[in-house]
Amino acid sequence: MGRKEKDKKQIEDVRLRILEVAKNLFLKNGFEATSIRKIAAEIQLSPTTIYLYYKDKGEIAYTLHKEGFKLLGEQFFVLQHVESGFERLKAMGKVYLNFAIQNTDFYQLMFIMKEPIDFIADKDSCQWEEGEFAFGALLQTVLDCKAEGYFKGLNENNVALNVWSLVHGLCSLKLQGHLDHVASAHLHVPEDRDLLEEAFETFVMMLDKMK
Amino acid sequence: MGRKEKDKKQIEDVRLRILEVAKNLFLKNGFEATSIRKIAAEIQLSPTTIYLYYKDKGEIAYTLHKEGFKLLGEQFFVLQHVESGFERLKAMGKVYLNFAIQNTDFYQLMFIMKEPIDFIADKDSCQWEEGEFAFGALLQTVLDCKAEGYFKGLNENNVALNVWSLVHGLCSLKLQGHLDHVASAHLHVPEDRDLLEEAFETFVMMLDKMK
DNA sequence: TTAAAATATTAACGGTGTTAATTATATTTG
DNA sequence: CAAATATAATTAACACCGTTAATATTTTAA
Repeated sequence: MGRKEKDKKQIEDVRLRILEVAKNLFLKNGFEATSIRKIAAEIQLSPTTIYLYYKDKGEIAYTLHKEGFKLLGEQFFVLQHVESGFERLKAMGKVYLNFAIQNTDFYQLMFIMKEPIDFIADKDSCQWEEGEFAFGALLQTVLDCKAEGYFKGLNENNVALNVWSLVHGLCSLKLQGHLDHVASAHLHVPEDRDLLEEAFETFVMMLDKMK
Repeated sequence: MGRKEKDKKQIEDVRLRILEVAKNLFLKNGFEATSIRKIAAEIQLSPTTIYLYYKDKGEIAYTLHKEGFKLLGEQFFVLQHVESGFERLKAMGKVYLNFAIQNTDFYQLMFIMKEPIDFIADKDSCQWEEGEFAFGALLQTVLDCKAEGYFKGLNENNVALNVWSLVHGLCSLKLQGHLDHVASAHLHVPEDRDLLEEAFETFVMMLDKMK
């Protein structure tokens, strides 16, 4: 009995080990360059064994995807203690930018790669708390801003979507190299991420006038 | 002599035919699903022959990438006749959204996929007019808005970057499925692209107050 | 101890981008 | 015109990829 449970645990450990190795390889080499075969080799397992633990590569990606959302969610969570809605909104933007820059591969997986709809569709029990939380927190913050007199006459959903789109747009353009590209031609490009922060601060200045 | 030139032209035609087939396959099945082999099969050519005309798959992608920018650039070009800077800015945003929705694969190639830096780096003669033009037009429009009294005290580069980031963020989130995903949970999702246009109109309302 | 279930492996399918070596086809030169 | 050369296209091959089916091994239950 005791031994049985111990083995069960070791079996579950394999599942986690696969994910861990997948994550490391992925964070080191990117998602495209991380193959089932390489994961298996690293863990000294046959490639096909992976399929006993994960349906396919997409499921591994999706599991990591969820992990990323949990990570970002935690960073958002601590901001709930910021009383002022507007201050919180600013902080959320900066946290988001920071997260994207410092976890480029996670960000890629979470927001840039196409959603693996197969798994998203399997949200029977409304699984997917992590992602929802992040946007929910943003929405609530926008509502708090409205209570503080901001965004009068504007729909809160649209405002939240605007904020998200703007920071995501900045991150996405930066991470995919488009910013360095166009920017280097027209804008004199400052320190890597300062460009993003500076742009966001301009946005904040605009929001600030929306009182 | 005459025949020689004719043959040269036929050779050049192969080059164009490859690109045409690549584009069709790509627009039909997406970039990932479009392989050198499939292109070659469609054109009744050996796969390796492709490599006599294009260095690798990336070069084909880059050529199409440029074509997409030319397409978008043309749509921007006609807007130069809109006198009011602010009206032009609004129009540019809508054109951009429209372009992304109606040419999803081109948009993917142009703005979502990673830049093929190998080719970008080869812009010795500052090749890359197409892309530069688009951002240049935006920047000029922002400057015109400033002349009309908008965006006082804000850096024009940052404002332009903000506008671009916002519309790109909307398109990117939409095309990659993230919007349907989160939106369907929090926002009651309207007609596909109306969600984007509605969000953009909210942004415009915000900009409008920036006078 | 033996039957059944869980775990892991090998072999294989059909695909990918790309390179090297080889053949066929034009073009130029002797 | 014929031979030599350059160009164009091909076949064969390499080293990968995700994934499935059939098989072997190990662990659990009766």
